[in-house]
Amino acid sequence: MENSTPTKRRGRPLKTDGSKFATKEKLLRYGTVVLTEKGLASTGLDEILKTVGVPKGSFYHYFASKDEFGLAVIQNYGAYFANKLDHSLLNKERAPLDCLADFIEDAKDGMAKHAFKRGCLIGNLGQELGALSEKFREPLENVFLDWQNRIAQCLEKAKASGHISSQINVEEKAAFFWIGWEGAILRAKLVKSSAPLDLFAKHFFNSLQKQL
Amino acid sequence: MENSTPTKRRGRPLKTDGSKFATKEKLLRYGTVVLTEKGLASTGLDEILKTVGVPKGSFYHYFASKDEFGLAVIQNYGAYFANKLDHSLLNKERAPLDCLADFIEDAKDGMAKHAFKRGCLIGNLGQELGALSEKFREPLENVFLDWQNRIAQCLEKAKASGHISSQINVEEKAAFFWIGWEGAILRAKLVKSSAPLDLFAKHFFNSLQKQL
DNA sequence: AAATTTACTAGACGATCAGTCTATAAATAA
DNA sequence: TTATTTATAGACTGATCGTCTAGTAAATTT
Repeated sequence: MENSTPTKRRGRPLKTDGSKFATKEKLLRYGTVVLTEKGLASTGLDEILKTVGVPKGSFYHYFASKDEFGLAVIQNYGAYFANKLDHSLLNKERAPLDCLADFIEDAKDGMAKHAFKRGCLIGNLGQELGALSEKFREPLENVFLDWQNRIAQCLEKAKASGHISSQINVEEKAAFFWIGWEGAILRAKLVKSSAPLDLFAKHFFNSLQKQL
Repeated sequence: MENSTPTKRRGRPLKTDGSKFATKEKLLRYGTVVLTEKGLASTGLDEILKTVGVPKGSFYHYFASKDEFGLAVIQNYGAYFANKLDHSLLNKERAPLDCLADFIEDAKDGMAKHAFKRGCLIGNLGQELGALSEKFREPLENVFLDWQNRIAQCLEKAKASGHISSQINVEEKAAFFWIGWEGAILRAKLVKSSAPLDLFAKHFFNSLQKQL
């Protein structure tokens, strides 16, 4: 029994290794989950590696450091979420404000599905800034600005179609939306309920109402 | 040279040791600072101990664990902040809504003074929940509910004095305030500016406006 | 088919983590 | 005076942290 527990094969994998996703993708994928739940600083590399079944050596082959990994996950999540936003917001069969309501419902369902343990990755890392490298600030804010633009465009359409007052500054309202929405997510995690999300949404829509 | 660097005295300190604050108080004090900046999970005990100049033995004499320390800091901060809230909110020389505006100015100044590196301890730990023990959930939410009540009482006075519409549900508005305010703090840390705080405050006050 | 490059892996490394333990000594109670 | 309590000092433990080095082997180039 010179080889009772054979160690894994070393070296470059075969071209036809059957694994559906590449190692890097798997890392990014689970990285998104764990950063959405726990953030970066308090998540150990070993945990990620063990879960995904990737050795440390491979990790440092793909990413220069844990920070670089975090930055890559941010990019990845920012794009994924922008897509998700567009899916609701650019729906041509719905009125602009209904599109926004759809997104909110979607986000609520998502949080409920994960028992309110997962929040917003960008919000999480934003809160963590104090423990993180300064390198994170800009990418994080850029993601917010991108999302903000998408909401602003939705509101602009609502304005054009007369669903909201022409007086409304849509850029400002979009900024207000993300400020409050992130706060609502934080609180929803705390109370394990979508009530804070509903409450903020209600007040947000209210603030769009035409002033008589 | 049998004692080139004499180690510190052991044993219980003399009654007249001149130190202004007790060890436990010093730990709580700096704990508040560091948890407001970086959160609990990513702060090492050794860092706290070194900064405050307290040995491990003393720490574990006063606190059963790091978690218990965190819980104690929460209590401490919750009470300190409730006091700060009251200072603005219960000012009898100001109208209720002006009292709220005073608190907001106060909070803005506080964040600016610390270069937007310190946020809200309760919000920070709330965001960290995913990495923290379940024991933190209830105390954290209770602090929010306490603060919420104080805002609600302020709004109730504004209602009674006719500054805001009698239609307004003050409990709900108070909940809305803390949801959004915490989001604004998070964003203010990210952009190192009080703009998010101003923006939220503006929209909040707007939402209190009497509907014509 | 030999040499080189690319893709990847195993595990050692020192630092730091929360927490424990024994020793020490002042303050207080008996 | 003696016993007990309160508080401090810091070495130590075992686990876990992020990082790095040396190596293996398939793929590609020559």
